[in-house]
Amino acid sequence: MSHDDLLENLTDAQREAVLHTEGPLLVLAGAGSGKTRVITRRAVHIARTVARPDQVLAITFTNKAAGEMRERIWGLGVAGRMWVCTFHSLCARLLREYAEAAGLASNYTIVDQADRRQVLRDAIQQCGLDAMNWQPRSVEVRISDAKNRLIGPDEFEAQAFDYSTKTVARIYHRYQQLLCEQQACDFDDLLMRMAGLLQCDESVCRELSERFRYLLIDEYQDTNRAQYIIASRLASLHRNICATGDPDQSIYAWRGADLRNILDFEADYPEACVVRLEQNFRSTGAILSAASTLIDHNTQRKHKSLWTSGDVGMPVRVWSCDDELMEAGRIAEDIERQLSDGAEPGDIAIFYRINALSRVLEDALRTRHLPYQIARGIEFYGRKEIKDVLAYLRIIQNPADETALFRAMGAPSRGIGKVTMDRIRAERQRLGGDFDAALGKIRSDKGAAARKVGAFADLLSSLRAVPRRPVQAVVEAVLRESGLEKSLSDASDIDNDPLANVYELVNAARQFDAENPEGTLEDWLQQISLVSDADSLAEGGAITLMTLHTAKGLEFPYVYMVGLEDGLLPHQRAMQGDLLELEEERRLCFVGMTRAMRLLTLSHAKYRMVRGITERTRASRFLNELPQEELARSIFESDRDRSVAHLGRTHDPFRRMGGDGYYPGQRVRHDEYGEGEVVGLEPRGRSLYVRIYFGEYGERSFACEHVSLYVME
DNA sequence: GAAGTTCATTTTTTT
DNA sequence: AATGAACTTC
Repeated sequence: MSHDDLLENLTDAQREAVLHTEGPLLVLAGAGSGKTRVITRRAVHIARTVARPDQVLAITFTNKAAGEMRERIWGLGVAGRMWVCTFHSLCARLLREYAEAAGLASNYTIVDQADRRQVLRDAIQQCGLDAMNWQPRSVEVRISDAKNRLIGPDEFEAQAFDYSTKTVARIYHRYQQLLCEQQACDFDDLLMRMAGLLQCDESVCRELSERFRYLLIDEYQDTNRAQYIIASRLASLHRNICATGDPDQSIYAWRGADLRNILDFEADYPEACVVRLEQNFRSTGAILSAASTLIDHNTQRKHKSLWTSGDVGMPVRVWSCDDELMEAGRIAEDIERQLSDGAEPGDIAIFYRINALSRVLEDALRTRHLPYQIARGIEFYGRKEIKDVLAYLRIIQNPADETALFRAMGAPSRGIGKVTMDRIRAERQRLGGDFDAALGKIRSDKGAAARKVGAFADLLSSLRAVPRRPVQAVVEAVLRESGLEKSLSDASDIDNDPLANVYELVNAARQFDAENPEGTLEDWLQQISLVSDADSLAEGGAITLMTLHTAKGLEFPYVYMVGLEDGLLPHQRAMQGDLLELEEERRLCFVGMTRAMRLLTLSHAKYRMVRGITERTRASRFLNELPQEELARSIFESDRDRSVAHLGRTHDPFRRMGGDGYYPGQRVRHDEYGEGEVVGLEPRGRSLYVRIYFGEYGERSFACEHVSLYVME
């Protein structure tokens, strides 16, 4: 492609951004304004004219975005290797390279959310605190929050004045110590340690800011304090930093993103050039108008208008359904219609606020044999059998990884229990260092436990002897020699097939080997510990289901958004919070709407079952903030049969009694167990249960809120 | 030490 | 509704 071709089909503003090379640049890019095209071409332009590709660092929000950008750049003829990654993968990589300066072992483990929660539990317990009073979940948020603001345990403690904060400081200290002992970092540590390194180590900072002469950072409105420091330190020498983003699409304040980073860019870099992209090339006029009207309701906002020269197109549809089943059904039917009118499955997406809403939609699509994919890469790696295999790989790589060691020891179970594990832990504590010495010590004891530990230690050394690449061979060796493969094949049945999942992992390893001829086990483990939901999405071929957060940065001709109800979107939690939280929900809604190119459908249900309880809902306030006269509203009501069935399930006053409607001795009939007699009512957790004696089935209890019983005369 | 059972909780969004 | 943790029993 010639130089002129790089500038083809660009507006003046876009062209200005592409051609700007020296000095700071801020691109304020509205939704659908061709931002990706601009930053890709700009990167290529730089690589062609002023720098080697490996002197350019582009930071994207997800690995998938990074991969696509890398591909496009490559497609535009840049041969060398440009750095394209996420903040987390950049830090993970640099921390290995500069492990010593960062005070880490270069083979450190990255712990995922579940592991982190467990370590935190241990920390709370070791501080002599009760997990009931010190909920891991909330402590986790406070620690994470501190880390995002670059506040380490010491500083946190220094700033703690009330009892609660002081206690969290103790837990924070302990938690960091536990991570440190096993040479582990959580996600926040990656950022915090890298930022700390760049701040405190002049020579590292100089070296890296020399290396990356040109810096591009996408989604700058969603950077937190740690990321901001990393970016500004890396840009400190050359000041060639290009930030792109859109304050209206800031949706990660809850994890520390600070809008000031983008709003103050011009103050940080007074010489900055600012380019505004406000022409939208993605959506129809109707979609754009609806989205703009909505976002105008945000008070904390610099006014900005998006415009399009395209057609008005079809009106935005707003659907009212009875319940979530009907909502899913209507959407599935409508999708069938669009498909028969020529749409491709890959053109269609369904968004929801919370993952829990996906199930009904999946069912509706599956029963109609419509191909769909769901953005949940994380879930795969969260499966027990997958985590078991990964535990072996982690302990091979990092002999200090306690979580991995004990997990691997117990899967498949080899008769090593809690007592022995406690002894191993104590022994390691006594000897210091990693677990190899501790295992060696225990195996020299007498008795069955020592023999089992010895066998496990032998297994470990045999696995460590396997070359670290190709990765596929390592995974296969683990499966074979650990006995996992055998135990899983025994455990597999019709609707749960862990072995198949494990083979899927082998497959992923093979793919990694093919794509990374030099890649080692360490590299692979790092890569998969940083996968995000969006990364698993394939291009085309299937209808795509995902959360609104995951949808950021994507576009689809047909978009359905479900659950536009107060409490869901805006989420309950945000409605209880301050105005800023509510406005973030509005931006989230805006982000979802602006993903749509041709046809946007928003729906809500009058009743919705969440966590086993059906509740009456209220349509989202955001629906009232749309330009009513431009919408196409439909109200779907069930036919008589459906209505009866529906009422029968939850709302018929004769069938759905409150807890006090049942009394001991009462005769009732249950759909599955037949006739029975109420034994009693009992509160359990937050709900009331009714216990019923069914004769041959014995006693059963059900949540009053959910069970449907016929009261006999 | 392991397997099965009961009980309790779920409070969003994600790297 | 569904999952995981604690408890009990073998």
